[in-house]
Amino acid sequence: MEQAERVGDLELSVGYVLKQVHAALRTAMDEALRPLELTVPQYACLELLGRNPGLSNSELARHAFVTRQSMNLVLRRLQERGLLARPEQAPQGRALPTDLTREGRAVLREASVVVRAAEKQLFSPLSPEQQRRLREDLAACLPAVADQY
Amino acid sequence: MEQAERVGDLELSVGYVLKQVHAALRTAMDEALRPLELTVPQYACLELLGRNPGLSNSELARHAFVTRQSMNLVLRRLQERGLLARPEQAPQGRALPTDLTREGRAVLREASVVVRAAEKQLFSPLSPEQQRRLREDLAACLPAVADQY
DNA sequence: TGCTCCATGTCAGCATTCTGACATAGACTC
DNA sequence: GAGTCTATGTCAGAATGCTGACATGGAGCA
Repeated sequence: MEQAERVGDLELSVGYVLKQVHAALRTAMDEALRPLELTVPQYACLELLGRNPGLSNSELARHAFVTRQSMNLVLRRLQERGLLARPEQAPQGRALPTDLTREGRAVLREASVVVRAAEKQLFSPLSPEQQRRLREDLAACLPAVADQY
Repeated sequence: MEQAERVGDLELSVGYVLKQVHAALRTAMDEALRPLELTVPQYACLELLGRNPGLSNSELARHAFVTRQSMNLVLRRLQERGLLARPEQAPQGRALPTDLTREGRAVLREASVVVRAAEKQLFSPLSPEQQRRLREDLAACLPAVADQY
């Protein structure tokens, strides 16, 4: 059984384990958000806007680690659902400042709760100190972010 | 600048940073594999088969952390490219044991080199000890895997 | 003023990913 | 033998992700 489920020494690779944990987190979030009919990318978008009203499509994409093309479609769907609003004309330049609607904020409140619970559970085997260290180690791999601390 | 690029206290969330590092790793792998006209999922598949010949579609999916439906399409594409082969009939039950072709093994050899380099670079800010610890902390969040160590 | 550059938004096409669904092989039980 | 259960492979549809491409606003420079 264990032999059949092992994939050689891949488990010794940080990248492989990272992918595995990420997939687990993603799955947990998917399941938590499903009752709200929200996908993870949609939730991420709402969360970012909840914290930073007025972000543009491109800014949202950068903070969600996807391309602006991908984010454009996510925004469109959310806008159709009335969870966020964008002006038809850019107030300056080309950027369209995006804001949550009242309904969007309400949905975000619920989503945040379940997502935090899912995240908390996934990392629960680690002590608060271990979690902090894990976060720091991960952040250290990101030069741009590391410079901000 | 720093203010405009911050997204509140999201950077304090392990989940957020995990997603960020994962995205960075994914991007680095994408770029490394592009000259070989391989996508990350395709590479993952080749790597798994290189280490464990004869895995079925479902087994590959499990080890790649995707659904068997997703893996089916990846396998189909790779098979069309002649990089792997599957019997038309299942020798027993329904599982189709999959194997790399000679060309598949050749492509995998090249791919492995560039992927390892990309991975090594991403985690290079961490010492070997830190990398080991990072891997262990991440693995600890996966109950099933943790039990195997 | 015209040109260049950068950033933005959007469209298009392909790959991947998921869920839902269906069919089938084989083991097990009555 | 029939029914149940589990695992497998595959199809279908929607969402997301990427790259490539195009159009546009605005800043900067000669």
